[in-house]
Amino acid sequence: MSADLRGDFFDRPAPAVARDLIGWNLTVDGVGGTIAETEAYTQDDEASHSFRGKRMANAAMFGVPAHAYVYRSYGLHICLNIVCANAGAVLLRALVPEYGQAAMASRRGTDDPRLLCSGPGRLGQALGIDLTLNHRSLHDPPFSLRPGRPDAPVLVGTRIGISRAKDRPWRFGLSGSRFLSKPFPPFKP
DNA sequence: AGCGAGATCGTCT
DNA sequence: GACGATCTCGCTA
Repeated sequence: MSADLRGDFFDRPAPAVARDLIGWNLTVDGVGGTIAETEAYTQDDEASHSFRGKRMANAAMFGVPAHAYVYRSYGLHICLNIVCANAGAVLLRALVPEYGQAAMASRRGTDDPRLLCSGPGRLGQALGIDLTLNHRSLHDPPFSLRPGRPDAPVLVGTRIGISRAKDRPWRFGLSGSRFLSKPFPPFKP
């Protein structure tokens, strides 16, 4: 895949990128695995950090697509996003732990594979994400981001842990994976 | 299994 | 002064 095609992939609305990112492979300094769960946030989205405009902490969301937006959640957890078009971003919520499991276990303080990087805060800790990675390109070290199977079956649901715009179906998951942060409820009519 | 509280801090009201 | 794109632990059942 050429460099300009990779750039175009992230220069699209966040929901489309979040959907297509399922099954891709992400590592930070060689630690990571297959992306199993994502959520999309857009600028005209009350739940998005970019909704109220550009601030010091969220400036990365208004920057270059395919770069990292890293923020501190609830004062203690570190969460990793990938910037998309129009001040949107994809929150990485869960990985299949495949590479550097010993490093993940050490950082997380547990050997249970389900507790290594299932959940945005756990993922950030397992991969050693910190605020110095904010604004860094996902195409450059320490990151490595590569496409996975294009036909990976994808679950769709509403986003988790937010109080506004709860109805938007912008949560995506790798179908059948046991590494989702929470199950995808069956669609209710 | 499910609920409730505490940790912890920058941003906003 | 309150509130999060969260996680963990302790309690109840």
